[in-house]
Amino acid sequence: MSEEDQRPPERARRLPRAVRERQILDAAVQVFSRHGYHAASMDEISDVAGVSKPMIYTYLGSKEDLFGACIRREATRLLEAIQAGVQPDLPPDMQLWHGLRSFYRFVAEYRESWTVLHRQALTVGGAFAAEITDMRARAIQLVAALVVSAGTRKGVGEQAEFSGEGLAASLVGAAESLADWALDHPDISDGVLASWLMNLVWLGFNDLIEGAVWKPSE
Amino acid sequence: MSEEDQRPPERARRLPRAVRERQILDAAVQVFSRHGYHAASMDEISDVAGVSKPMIYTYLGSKEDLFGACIRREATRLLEAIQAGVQPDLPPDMQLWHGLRSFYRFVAEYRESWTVLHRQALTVGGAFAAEITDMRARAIQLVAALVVSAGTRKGVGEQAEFSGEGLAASLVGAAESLADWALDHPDISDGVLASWLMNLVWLGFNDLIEGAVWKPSE
Amino acid sequence: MSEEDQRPPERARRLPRAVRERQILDAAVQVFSRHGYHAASMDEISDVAGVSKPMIYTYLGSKEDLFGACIRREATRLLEAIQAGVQPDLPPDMQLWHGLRSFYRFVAEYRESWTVLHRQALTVGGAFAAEITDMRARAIQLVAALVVSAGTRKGVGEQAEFSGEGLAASLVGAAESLADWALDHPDISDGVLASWLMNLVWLGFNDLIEGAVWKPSE
Amino acid sequence: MSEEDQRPPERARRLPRAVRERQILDAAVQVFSRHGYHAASMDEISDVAGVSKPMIYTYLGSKEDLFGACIRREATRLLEAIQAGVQPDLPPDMQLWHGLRSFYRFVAEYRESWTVLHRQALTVGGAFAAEITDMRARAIQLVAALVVSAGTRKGVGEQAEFSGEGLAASLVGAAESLADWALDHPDISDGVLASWLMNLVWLGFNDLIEGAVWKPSE
DNA sequence: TATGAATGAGGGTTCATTCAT
DNA sequence: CATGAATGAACCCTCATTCAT
Repeated sequence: MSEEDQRPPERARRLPRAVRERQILDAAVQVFSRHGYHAASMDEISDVAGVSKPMIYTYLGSKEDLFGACIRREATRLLEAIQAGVQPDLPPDMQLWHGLRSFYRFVAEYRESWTVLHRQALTVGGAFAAEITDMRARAIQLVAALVVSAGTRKGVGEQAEFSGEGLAASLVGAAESLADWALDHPDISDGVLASWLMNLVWLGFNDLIEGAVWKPSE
Repeated sequence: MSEEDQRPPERARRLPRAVRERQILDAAVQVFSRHGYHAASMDEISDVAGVSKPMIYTYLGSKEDLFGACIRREATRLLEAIQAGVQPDLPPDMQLWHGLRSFYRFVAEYRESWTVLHRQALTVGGAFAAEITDMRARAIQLVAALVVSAGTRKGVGEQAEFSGEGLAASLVGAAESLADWALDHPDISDGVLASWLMNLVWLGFNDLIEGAVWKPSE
Repeated sequence: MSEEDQRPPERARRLPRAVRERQILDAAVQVFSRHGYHAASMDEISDVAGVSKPMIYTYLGSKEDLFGACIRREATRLLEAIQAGVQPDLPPDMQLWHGLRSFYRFVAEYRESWTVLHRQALTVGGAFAAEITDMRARAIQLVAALVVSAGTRKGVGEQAEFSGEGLAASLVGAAESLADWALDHPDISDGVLASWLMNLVWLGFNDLIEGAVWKPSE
Repeated sequence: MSEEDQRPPERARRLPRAVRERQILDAAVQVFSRHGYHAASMDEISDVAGVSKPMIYTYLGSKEDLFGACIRREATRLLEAIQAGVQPDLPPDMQLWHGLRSFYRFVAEYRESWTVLHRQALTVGGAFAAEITDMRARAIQLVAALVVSAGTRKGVGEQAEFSGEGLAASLVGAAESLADWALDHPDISDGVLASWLMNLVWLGFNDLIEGAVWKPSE
């Protein structure tokens, strides 16, 4: 309103396209994570982004396109965050632990990204579910390949007592579920969360009952 | 559908309220599981139920009420199915295994119930998420109380390396994730699924790598 | 507004479907004829029909469907009106004259029907243009088949100086164009309009210049 | 496009205003003829013209202004083309025939011009319809004045059997309709088309049935 | 001069919900 | 009891038009 604002912060005008796209994606992730795909409205996204609706359509396409762009950006961020935390020259358990720490750090820092990816992406159906499933598969392979491959030792392979694919799905589910739980307990650090999970999947209840405890070796 | 209809079943009239409600809930679960809460339409539900829309509103209330009724009925079914499978006089690992078997049997038999509970219930937000979370908590306590309590031995309690609540969340997540995976692999029996999960959470990767394998003892 | 209206005429409620469909089609023809397909809005149509928009979609489908229904209804009306006027046991020229009279009577009485059919139907493109073209073809065959077939006498067939199809297209165009002109001259009776056209297409300029004049022989 | 561009033709800059206006009008005629007034978008026009949208508004004004400019330019072209073909020192029928040939030659060569004028101009409503009607009137007077005036011989004037204005409207309609038909039959030459029409409007069905045929005398 | 960036306004369509019969 | 008929409200999307560079 006032004519003497040095820089009009109300709504910065005439920004380059890349900046606007980022603004829009940020807003979209926020709104999608709050309401889910169907309940989210383009109006709210445009409001949050500080941009008119036509800009969204011009830059990012339809609602579905926009959602896809969100999913892809956040998935890439997550994978990169995990990859950045893994150190290939450590023993398997420590690699797994570091990967998990990175994962929980990401979830804590980017709650909305995680919510969109984990909870909302599957509700759209069709192409997105497949995309997300793919990324889950890549995530598990990235983090747990070493463990699973170590587990399939000595020609045991797939059998009634053991299945790499099944264990992988279970491990990922456990990690995700703990991440959701951690969203309601922000005081638990990522290192502790990762340790808990290690005690479950590395030692197992049997060892825990016996009094054994897993700790990071370093 | 009923076995003794004498009169033309075009649209049975004057049915007792309880029967009508069951028809409607069955249809709602089916439709909600297919499309999710938001994408499901009351029109489709009334079509599938073979009942006019005003009846749904008269008997079950608003769309949200209807969804809540579905969730509660299916959750009760699930919990009862699991409870029916547990045998309290077995050792802890066998109790866990039997509980898991019951769970996977239920998921295989009532896919739609499981889908509604696991995937669709969380996308509505607000009251339902809490309700579902509650039921998850009760489920984990039901199945894993023995294990967790056994794990919290010797006054260790909650600490960095160990947390009953956190482990419980992880275990439930693992079981659920494997259930989802099993939906795409209907040839895997519930006993095998339960065994896989036992090998993960009872023995842990460390023992698996060492060559140990968990098997049902009975 | 007043509470004592014997019959509420503001918006009759709870009418049977067939009645509503007619109301809607009437309104749609009126609005489409005024603004054309693209400039017409479903809002205005629903206002004119005294019906909410969802009713239109429930009963007649999309805007394009609605337009199609208008076109088909009006075209049927027009064809029936013309057919009703033709008397097969008259000589060819009198048959043509009677058909033309019916045509001009219809156009005068149902201006909007004619406008929709003639001017607006071609602007939608695709399927409708073909449909309209078909109806034009049937109309010309209905009215002028006798004349054209009489014209293609003595094995002349299609050649440089003469073509049944081309003449038909020209005749229809002449009749249509005169109909448009007549819309702005409502004082000219259908009999006169038909006579003018007969003098053009039956006698031709050459005879007219020579002083010949065509008159209905009755 | 221009034959002597030295510099890269990506998007020629600093062109004189007249050239730009021609580019824009060419594009507009093309797009309007394809989609009609309402369905045509300024975006597509600017794309086809290779010019940014603000230029269009600067040079030609609003969409309606632009359409008006198209209509006027193309109508002028058409009238000039017909005028160029008429030779005032021939007998009336030959004058008419030559005028028609010019008309059909123009339609064949400038399909888009013809489409815009004939089909799309009337759908906008209001001022344009009047403008187009005016031009039609001038066209008919230009081509058929001789005939009509010859027809209104011997003080007969306007009467039930005969009307200069009505015949003119009919003749123009016949010529236009045949032009539309010819768009789908490009193998028919303009001379043949003109002859067909002459056989209809000069001789009439009566003479045709009698075996008479009109041929260009020259 | 020429344009990328930006939007107000409106259109088609659907859906949860409720009367009136 | 049971339902066909009806709608307010909202949502996704597009387009003519203009500003600021």
